[in-house]
Amino acid sequence: MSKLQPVRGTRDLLPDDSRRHRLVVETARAVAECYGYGEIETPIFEFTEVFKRTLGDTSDIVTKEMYTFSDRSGEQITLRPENTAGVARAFISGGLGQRLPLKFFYAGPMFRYERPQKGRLRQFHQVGVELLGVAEPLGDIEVIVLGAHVLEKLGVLERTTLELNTLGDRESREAYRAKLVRYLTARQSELSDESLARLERNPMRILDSKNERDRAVVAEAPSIPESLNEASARFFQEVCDGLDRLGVRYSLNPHLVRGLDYYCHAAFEFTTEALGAQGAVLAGGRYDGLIETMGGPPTAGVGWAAGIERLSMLRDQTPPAPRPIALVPIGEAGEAKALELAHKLRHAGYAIELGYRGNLSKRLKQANKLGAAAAILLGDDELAQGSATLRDLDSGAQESVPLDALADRLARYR
RNA sequence: GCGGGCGUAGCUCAGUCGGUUAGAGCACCAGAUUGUGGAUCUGGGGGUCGGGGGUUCAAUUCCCCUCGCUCGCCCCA
Repeated sequence: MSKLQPVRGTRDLLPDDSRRHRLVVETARAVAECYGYGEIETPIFEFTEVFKRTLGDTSDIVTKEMYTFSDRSGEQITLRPENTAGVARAFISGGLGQRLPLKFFYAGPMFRYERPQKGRLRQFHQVGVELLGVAEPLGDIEVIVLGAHVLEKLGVLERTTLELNTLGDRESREAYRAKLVRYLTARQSELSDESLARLERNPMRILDSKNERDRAVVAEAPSIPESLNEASARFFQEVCDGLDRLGVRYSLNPHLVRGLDYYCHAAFEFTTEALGAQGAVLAGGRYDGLIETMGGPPTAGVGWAAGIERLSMLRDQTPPAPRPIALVPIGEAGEAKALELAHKLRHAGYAIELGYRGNLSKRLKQANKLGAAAAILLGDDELAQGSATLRDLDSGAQESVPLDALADRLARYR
């Protein structure tokens, strides 16, 4: 690496990219607020333990994807690979259990040491929501509907499919898991090497393997829905009914799973064909066991996270840059006056571009490139009458405006 | 972490079956136009041909390594 380049899997967000990102974040935040979710910002790094405990020692994220280091006092620190653990930690350390239910929205960078690909970076960004303290199906419904609402506002809902499944409660889940392991063990000679490894540490994940051989085995495997106990089946039915009533379309996918142990009941994923291998755009589920696992009081939780880069890629237009007003001095006197005038107009809330250098022709040319909506010409002629020439750069129309009336006259360019 | 494809100007890409000063379009800068932008014309700047090593009289071109991008696996947002 001789040329100075960004670290693999990281990107600079130039203003155009930044606006695309911001639109995603602002849209999600605004929708979340309609449901009463307030923004939470947890630190970008936590003690490594926080993620080890929540994600489980066997997950890929923990075993090979974390950015972990020891700081100067020897603490083991990890750059957050996801935000749910941080929120749960904040819940516990802040003693927030008194005020349930709690509804949080978050946005920010996450870090995973993965092989970069389209829609997969080492520093990437997510928005997400967490609903704590609601054990009812209404919680699952609200969170899924909120996700669909965000996608709809972004204009990408019709480019995604909502895949839905349930893992059942703990009892159903454990029973199913045991049944599945028994079945797969009996047919392990037919499984891929990867799935063989998963059979040990994370058997449920074999259900969503892309490998053809695995799929053949999985097709005949016992399915989750038929292994649910009565309470779990009823719970899931209520979630489905709620979505039906609100017209949220979904397709049941009994092979959709979450790898982590604390997940239960609803598991869902909005996926798209448009992004190649990285099809999941917004995904989540219920994690009633999580906070307890971390040493907090038993607390229900449901939530999702969405990839900002992926959402941004699904949208095709870039939000336009704001159009400034160019202030164009002509001659020395104009130059001196322009500095003050720019100051005044900016304080009045206008985006003013001072051209810094060049003659009139140059500066207009530059104003044009910046997409300026109008230009204020300030030369000896204008100064003599205490006015400025206001030129509309779209129509070319010009008018003389007294300097003290300028701020008002510019209102239509705001 | 594994496998495939690709790295030539800021961008999109030609080109070299190994051979003198590596090209185009767009973008950029300047001039035509010292109080009027977008168009046009003229001129100009810009490349360690991703980096390192090897083969050769000679490498941007062939070989190896490496870095990066990309597609798939894996993982997931």
